[in-house]
Amino acid sequence: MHDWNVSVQEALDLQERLQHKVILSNGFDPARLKTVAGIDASYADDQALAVVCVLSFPELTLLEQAKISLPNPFPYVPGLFSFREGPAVLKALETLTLTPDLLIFDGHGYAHLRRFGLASHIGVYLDCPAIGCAKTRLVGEYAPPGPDLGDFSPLTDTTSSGQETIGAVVRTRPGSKPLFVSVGHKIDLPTAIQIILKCLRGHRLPEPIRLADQISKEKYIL
DNA sequence: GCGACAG
DNA sequence: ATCTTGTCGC
Repeated sequence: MHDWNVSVQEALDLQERLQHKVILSNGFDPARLKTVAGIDASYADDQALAVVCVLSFPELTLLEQAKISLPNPFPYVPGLFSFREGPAVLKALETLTLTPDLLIFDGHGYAHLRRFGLASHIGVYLDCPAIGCAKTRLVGEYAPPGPDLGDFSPLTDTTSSGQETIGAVVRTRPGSKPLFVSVGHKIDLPTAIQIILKCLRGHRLPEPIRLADQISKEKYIL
């Protein structure tokens, strides 16, 4: 679709050109969701290590996992995260036997400076439904969500045309910091929130992400 | 000019 | 993300 070995300026141009391809409505039937994939990565010695965990839904049983590394990742630049993590993630997804119905990323989707975070970029690139799940804020303002599991408040951002809801700040676990959920691609925000809540197993992070996060930190490639 | 800034 | 000891708060 496009080259990933780009300069900072080229990366910015790509985001500007592709951001309009993001679809914020459901491109699938939530009732027929059978498999979800949690995606995360770690970095060490100039190597990016991407991990993909495919789980059944709503049972959340691990069905398959992919773990692959790639050298010389793009540097970390706030707003251009997909160019750092994207290449390794795509390579890991290629080795998958199963084709997950939905991708869940450790990072933002629509809640991005140019509305094109990691989840949106990969979602559009593969034309697959995707959700962004970040542990901290990149852009936008919000009021702390209620204290109970499932409570959430809107994440808004000011644009030339006024205020816009770009995501939701969700209480995924009482007493813990909230999670920043945003649309990646082919899904609407309410549905994304519902699915994330159904992926919780008593932790702050949804099970697919928690698993991928854990495995990516176990520096060992099979 | 001075902060803020996914992982 | 990664590097890292003790320590403040619930």
